[in-house]
Amino acid sequence: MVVQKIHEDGSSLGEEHKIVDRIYSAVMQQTLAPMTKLSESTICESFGVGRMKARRALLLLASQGIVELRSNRGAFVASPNQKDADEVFEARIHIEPSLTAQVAERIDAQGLKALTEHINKEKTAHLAENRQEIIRLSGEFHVLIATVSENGFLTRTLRELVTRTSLIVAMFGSGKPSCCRDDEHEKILEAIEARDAGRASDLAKEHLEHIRLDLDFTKSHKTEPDLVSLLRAD
Amino acid sequence: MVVQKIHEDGSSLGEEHKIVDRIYSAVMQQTLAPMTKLSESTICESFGVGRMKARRALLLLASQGIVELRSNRGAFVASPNQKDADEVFEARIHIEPSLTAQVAERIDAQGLKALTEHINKEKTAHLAENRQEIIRLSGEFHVLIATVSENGFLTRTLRELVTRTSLIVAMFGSGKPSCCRDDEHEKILEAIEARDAGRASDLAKEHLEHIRLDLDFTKSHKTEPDLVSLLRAD
DNA sequence: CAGAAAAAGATTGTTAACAATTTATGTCAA
DNA sequence: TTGACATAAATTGTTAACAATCTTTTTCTG
Repeated sequence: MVVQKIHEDGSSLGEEHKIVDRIYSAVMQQTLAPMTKLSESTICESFGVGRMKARRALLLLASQGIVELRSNRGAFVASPNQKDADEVFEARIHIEPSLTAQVAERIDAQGLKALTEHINKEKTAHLAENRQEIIRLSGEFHVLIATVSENGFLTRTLRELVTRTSLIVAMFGSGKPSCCRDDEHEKILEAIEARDAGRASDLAKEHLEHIRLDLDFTKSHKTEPDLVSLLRAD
Repeated sequence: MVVQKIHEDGSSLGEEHKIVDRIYSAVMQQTLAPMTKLSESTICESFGVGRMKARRALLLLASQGIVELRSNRGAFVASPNQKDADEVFEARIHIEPSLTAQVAERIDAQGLKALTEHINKEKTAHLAENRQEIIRLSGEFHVLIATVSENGFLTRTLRELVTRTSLIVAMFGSGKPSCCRDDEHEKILEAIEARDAGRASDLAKEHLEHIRLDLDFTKSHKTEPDLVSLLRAD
């Protein structure tokens, strides 16, 4: 009897997406700093894949602005400048308040449960003072809003924006943990629970502006390239 | 004497982007229909590149939802379904009215000139009854709004949304040319010229809703659905 | 003739070797 | 010691060959 490997969906790109997601997560929880070099051999060894798949993963990451490819030099974690930061926050302020309002209007019990559980996780992480987890969950809250809206395109867009925001905070964050005040997330959830679209929208916008105000573009860039061993597969 | 090829910027991906842009344009002016197969050899011959670059271009197109990759079967121009269409229009209605309002507030003389010239091109194409040009320019107007806002991220996002919209219209368009009424574009431009952000936003939203209403999801897909491949057990 | 099975052909996926370029190392002179 | 220069090593870019899978054609059987 021959056991045949089945692709549940006809689409290719199985392992590449795992690599991309892993690097996404690492950037989101700031274990991968801007400008860190991601050599092909590193990816190959870390994930146990051939060079081809490593290159495809890096190309995908580059197409999403998470990684920068330089000719004959390799791939580096992106290091956004102030203009990049302005664009990202401008885009988020165009999208997220409106999206949050829509979620407040249309969310169902299942979506509310998902958001509530997420907020609880954030609280737990805060109590445990688990910084990486706090940062990761804080970003993922915004992606979860899009997920709950059941719009695949916006979910993907927001994942990209949030990841880039993580890089921006790594570059220009003022250090104060105020950017992670989860009570703002909680208040947004309360507005959604109350089906108050206007308030949810306003709170979302204010929240983004608070994050934006915590940035400091005056001082020179933080550049401390870290090791990539954290990426190593389970 | 040796002439050395210089890369003006350090980023790789020179020719791949040309291929991607060409296919983008072809989809936008509906020269490339949904479900059309894009074999590697076709790309190689059409653009005079090696298989590697063809594959990279197809991967980039797939990461943007313009092309669908199927394992061992190749790349096909995407064929959005109704859910995809809903997501795209939902996203556009979240983004474009807000973006158009911002443009109305902040546009400068140079931006106004660009928009005005574009509208003139649209009028010329209409008088010449050049259908492909009409369709292409009609879509590009929306991208131009983002370009004028000088937000690279949103420009890229809108280019993707507009291209997908073109595929959606190819699949579900009711055939009537009302979707191409450029007078709506002209009215949006007038609102922008008048610095009337509220009206510009409303007109942009109405315009998108008009396009949306011209779709007909009841009849079967225009492009003959390949039932054989749909029934194939995976 | 219809349908299924088998063979041939074409296309995609992967690997490995090679070429081109960059980066690191070593040598030598001032 | 420092700096320039040459060499060696390492990394990326490309090509070609091979393997695996799918598609088409042919052949065979009922």
